[in-house]
Amino acid sequence: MNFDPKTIIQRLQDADPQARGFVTVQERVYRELRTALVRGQLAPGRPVTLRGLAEMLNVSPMPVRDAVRRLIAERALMKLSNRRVAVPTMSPETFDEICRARLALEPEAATRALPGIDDRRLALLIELDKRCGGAMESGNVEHYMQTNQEFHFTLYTSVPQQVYMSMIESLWLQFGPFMRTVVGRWGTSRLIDQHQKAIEAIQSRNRRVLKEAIKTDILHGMRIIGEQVLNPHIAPDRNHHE
Amino acid sequence: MNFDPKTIIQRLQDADPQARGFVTVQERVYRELRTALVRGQLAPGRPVTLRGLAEMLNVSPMPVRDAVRRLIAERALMKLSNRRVAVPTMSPETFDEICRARLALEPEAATRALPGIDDRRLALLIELDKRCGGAMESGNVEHYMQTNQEFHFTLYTSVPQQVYMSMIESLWLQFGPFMRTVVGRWGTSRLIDQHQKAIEAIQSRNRRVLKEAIKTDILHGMRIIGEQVLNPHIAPDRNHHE
DNA sequence: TCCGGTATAATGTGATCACAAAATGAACTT
DNA sequence: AAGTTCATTTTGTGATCACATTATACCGGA
Repeated sequence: MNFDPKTIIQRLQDADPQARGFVTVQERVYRELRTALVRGQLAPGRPVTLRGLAEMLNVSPMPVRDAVRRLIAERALMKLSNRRVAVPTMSPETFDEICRARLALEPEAATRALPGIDDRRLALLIELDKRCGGAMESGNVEHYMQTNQEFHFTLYTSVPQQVYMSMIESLWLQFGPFMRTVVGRWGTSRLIDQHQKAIEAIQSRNRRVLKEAIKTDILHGMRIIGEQVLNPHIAPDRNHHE
Repeated sequence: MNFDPKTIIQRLQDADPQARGFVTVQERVYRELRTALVRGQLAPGRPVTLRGLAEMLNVSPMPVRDAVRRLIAERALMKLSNRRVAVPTMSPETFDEICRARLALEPEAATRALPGIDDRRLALLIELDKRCGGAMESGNVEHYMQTNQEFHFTLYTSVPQQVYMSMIESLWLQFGPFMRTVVGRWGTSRLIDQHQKAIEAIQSRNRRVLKEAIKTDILHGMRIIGEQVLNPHIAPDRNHHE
């Protein structure tokens, strides 16, 4: 055992990676870009430059390069004709694909996670649903989107399933930039809280009902985004750089 | 102007992008690593170093770094505890996840592709099936695996669907390294050619039958790999580096 | 005013270097 | 002889530079 002061501190930091912030710079950059994308802070079609992002985030271009490449691999950013990188634009076909992929993966992921949901996790889900419902009532779209994501991801990760989660995260990243188009055109009245149904299914350990609840929840949520994204007279102007 | 011999060679290669086959070095490295992984030329658990790969492929560590990061994002390589990179090992849980994910995505991808299959594509599929059948009869596992992949990917890409394809490619990359464990323990007798059934379904434009054919084809194919991978007394020793 | 060509600037890619962390192996202690 | 400590080597990460390619701005001629 090494009792170097430095080593001890290192050990403490390793014990709680969150406390240190992030392990590497590129990881920090990756997460910052990621959240910026999900929150719609980067407009679709907008060109992205390594040096520009580096300056914006006060880091050297190198970690940005790594983070951007990773996001490209996850389809959260797209490479244009030659070399240039941009925030992806959405087409009706792609949106349809994402919806179908979510429907194919997430209900399955939910039922797979069912055995891993203990009382503590269930309480957390109920809490998140309550917050999500509050956001719906108050019409706070951004808050709704965030708590909705937390609800889904908390549910799916009740059991470790890395293969599913990496694909699902990629899908959420892909439609993330378009959630902000929903702001201001928000009909809460049409939204029926499917989370409640999901929670009841969890409590009664009913896989079939859980699957159905997640399925309809996805359909409802995506319809809100899809209506905005896919109507040409509403959608924001797309800068087709290719 | 730099007259390093290495730089000059690089310049000559850059002069004719077509001859080199790929636009960038990292793309070439990426594909080489990718095929090496799929063909099981890199043993699971084996540690992978940037400088080592760079020397092996006669390139600088830089493009290797990019390619490796991309493969990590696609779950074709894994990052160990601290920094180090390795070929992933397979656990029964992960294998189960991959199977289920394939079953969730690929039958759907097939039926989505159905309207895009014209006569030319159908002829190609029939040709690939014939080759695949030949490989089965002759017991050539590697050839079977390759033509089987070509058949599936040709089918799915009959219609452009990038979202699905990137996820499916990632899945194939993940179980690719374990296909070679099948060699030598190959019971062709149990394999019934589901491709034939799929082709008939395509000809009659029957989505339900096509879905079912792909589903059973996946189940059969994965069972062959799974039996080898998941039986501890048969599976190769795993170097759990973490 | 509009178009086409040229010069300038900006960008991604690849190479090389510096450095801290980790792995490896040798020497040493018990 | 087995475990521990220390020195050396190796590795990933980040920074900086060179360069070819692409984009942008400018300008002259119709």
